[in-house]
Amino acid sequence: MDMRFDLAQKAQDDTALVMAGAPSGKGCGGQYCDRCEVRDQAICADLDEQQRGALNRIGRRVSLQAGQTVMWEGDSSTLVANVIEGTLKLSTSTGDGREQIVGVVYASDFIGRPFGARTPHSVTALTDARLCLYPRGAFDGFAREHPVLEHRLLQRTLDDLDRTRAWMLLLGRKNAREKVATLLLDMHNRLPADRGGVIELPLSRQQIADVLGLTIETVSRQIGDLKRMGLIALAGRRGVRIVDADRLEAMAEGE
Amino acid sequence: MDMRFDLAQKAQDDTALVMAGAPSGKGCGGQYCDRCEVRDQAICADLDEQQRGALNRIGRRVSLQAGQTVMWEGDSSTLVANVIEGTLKLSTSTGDGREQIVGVVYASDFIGRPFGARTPHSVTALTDARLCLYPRGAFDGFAREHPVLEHRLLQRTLDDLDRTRAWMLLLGRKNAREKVATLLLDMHNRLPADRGGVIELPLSRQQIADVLGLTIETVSRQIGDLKRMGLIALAGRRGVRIVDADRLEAMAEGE
DNA sequence: CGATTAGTTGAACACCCTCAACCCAAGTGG
DNA sequence: CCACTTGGGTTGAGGGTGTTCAACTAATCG
Repeated sequence: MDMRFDLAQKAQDDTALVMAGAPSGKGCGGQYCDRCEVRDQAICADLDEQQRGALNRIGRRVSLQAGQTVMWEGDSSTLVANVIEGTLKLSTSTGDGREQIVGVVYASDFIGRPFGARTPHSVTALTDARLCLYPRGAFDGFAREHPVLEHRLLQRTLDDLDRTRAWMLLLGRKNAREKVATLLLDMHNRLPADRGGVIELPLSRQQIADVLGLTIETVSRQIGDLKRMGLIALAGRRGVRIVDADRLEAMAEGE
Repeated sequence: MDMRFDLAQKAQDDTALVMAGAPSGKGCGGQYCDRCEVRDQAICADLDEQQRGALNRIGRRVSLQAGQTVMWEGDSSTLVANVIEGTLKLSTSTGDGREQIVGVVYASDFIGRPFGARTPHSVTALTDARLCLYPRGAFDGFAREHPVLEHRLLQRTLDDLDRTRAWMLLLGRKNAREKVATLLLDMHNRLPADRGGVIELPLSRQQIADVLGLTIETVSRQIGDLKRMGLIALAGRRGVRIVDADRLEAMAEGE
């Protein structure tokens, strides 16, 4: 079997989403939100105490293991969620199995398709992750009653759209060298580095290829070239340190 | 000079946007909206009489000629608009002039970047067009005060995001044949056909190439092939008739 | 330690790009 | 009316970038 599909093993059923700690909701008045790591960045940030309690009551926390898929492309949209911790990919495929990763989401991002019938892409955990999960109907209702939440969601969606369109330029018009350089810089900006300046990529080589519209071999060669040119240094399979950011930026723009 | 840039001649200044008919706004209480062709599809559809009047007061109607650019990538975002009539392209470019069309908008679509500092892509009229134009500050304020409008805008933005992500699969993973077939089917679904079943493409060959991440020659060859295979028929430069939709669909999916 | 999975490297090929010539339709002006 | 131009589109030949297929190496894990 093609290893590309390994990460996409179908979760047996919904109960495979493990509850983290005690069940939330049920009159606990936002106790999870109070100590939530992302409450000031996520879409719930502008809610007041009471509203957050109400939202909390319709949601629940779940833990995901790396590789687990939360939503499937084309399925009816029944869930939405905030990402509390971890990194996930959004992906679509052609009928014959070619995959394209259409987004990578991090802590405090929002996933799922509110106000729509179908989930347009699959959502799969790249690392272990924790979500704050809401059933669609309840979330949609809550959102419609709370314009501050909808406004935040709108802002986030507009930002997503901008970023997605910028990525189209990469997919349509950049060559392999430029694509890889752009991705490394993008990850560098989004992920925390250790004190040595090394970032841990949340993506395998195959997944990098699926983000960039390339093959794994091309990605491997380009990364090797960048290393040989002294623009980056590698630390194990997933570790990367940007050595010469300026020259890497130049690569990314094709100069 | 490279002909690719012809369509992007910079409008001399803002006053180049010609007012259509008498000036709107100024206490006319939504008279333009009353006879607006897109009022039931655009984001203002759910506003009541009075709200529409208020919105009308902050906007104005402008006419565009094919080729005119309304907004420039990277400029500070000062305008948003509804498209009343016509087709426009959204595009970004690399530093060295490679262009990618990141969206094509039609009547009743919304353009511009509300709630954000910069316009992430240029907007250029492909055909003559009419817009209902709002200054950013006033529009943002109105939207925040009218959740029904924001909700419509959110729905539209979510749809745009879905469509954009679907296009990423095309850009990253489809070959030239599949790309061209997909575009023709997409246009077929979005544009009105005459009684002979012929649709008038709003895009030149170069623009098709810029949507698909190809070169003009490749587009021309692929269209020629599809014609020779009897899947489509051509009528002049811009006219296309889908002869065998099923086989074209199969082409589009790579079967 | 072998077994397994992820990543690298090489050689040959294919697809699409590049560059160039050419065609065609629609002006324009003598 | 015809020669000439101009812009968009087509066609051809050749080459390069990235893919494909295969073998190999490096990490990880029992």
